[in-house]
Amino acid sequence: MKKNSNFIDKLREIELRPTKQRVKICEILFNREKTFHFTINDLVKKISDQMDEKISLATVYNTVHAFQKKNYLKEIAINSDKTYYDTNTSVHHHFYDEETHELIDCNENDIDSINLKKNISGKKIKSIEVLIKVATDNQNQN
Amino acid sequence: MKKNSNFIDKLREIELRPTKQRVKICEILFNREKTFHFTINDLVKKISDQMDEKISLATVYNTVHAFQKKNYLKEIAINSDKTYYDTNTSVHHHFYDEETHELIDCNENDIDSINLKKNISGKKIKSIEVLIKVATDNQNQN
DNA sequence: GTGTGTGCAAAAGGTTTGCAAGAAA
DNA sequence: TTTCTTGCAAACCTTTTGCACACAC
Repeated sequence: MKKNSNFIDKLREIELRPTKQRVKICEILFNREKTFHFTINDLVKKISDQMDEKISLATVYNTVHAFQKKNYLKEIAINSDKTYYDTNTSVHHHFYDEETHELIDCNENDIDSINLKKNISGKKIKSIEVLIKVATDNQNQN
Repeated sequence: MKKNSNFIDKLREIELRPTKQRVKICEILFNREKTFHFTINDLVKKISDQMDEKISLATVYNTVHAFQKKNYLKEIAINSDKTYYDTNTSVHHHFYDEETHELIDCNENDIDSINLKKNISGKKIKSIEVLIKVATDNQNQN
């Protein structure tokens, strides 16, 4: 469990002013054992659960985008109407439950590293993401 | 090059009434050599390029969703504000150019098959998708 | 004080919905 | 004639934007 002062230091480190709102959002995102997969809406709900005053929606978006730019959060590729973020910024892959819309980390030992033999000329690889969609065993695929 | 009558048959096969609009959309989507990666907006533009009368936006959405349900189109997982579709419904992977927002098929010989050692209990794997994000060689990653 | 960050409300952009009119079976 | 499909406009939802005020340094 990190203390708030750690988040203040961390925010200074990544050159973001440690405002009350940003520190609170850090607490919610990073004061946890497991990594956190979330949408903006999830985060807003957590904030209103844990806080008396609320944080403006625009500020939540601003903060998440700022954290993403500083590599403090990672956006995950899913075909969903909402954007999903992950507090784990390292290279790793995901299961996506199509029924519960839940994301689950794929243990790096459970998948062989992706071996790409040919790249597109003149382009540099920015990331390789694997998404494993799952659903209940006895369900039809659409 | 398929003829329209083929599309009429194909639509009947997948239990969709071969309406004028659906046949036209089939022509645009499937009368091509390479597979087609597109957003609804791309498709609407192609339609207005090739047609005098237009097809209502709601109908385009309806048709694309119907085709997707019948496994005649596939949705691709990307973190974009728009939904991307692919006329190639087989298992294959993609490059995504972050600058041009273009999708390119990854040749199946250019990537080793994904070997998943452990699945989530009680769940069935519906699909495994790999997305390789690329950008110009000398660009910063954000 | 200067430059950043926040909050609000409005707007934007993609997608969905309800319903009446039209076409296919 | 019954059922499915289309088209339109309104609604919806997520995300972005502009601007005044407040806060961090």
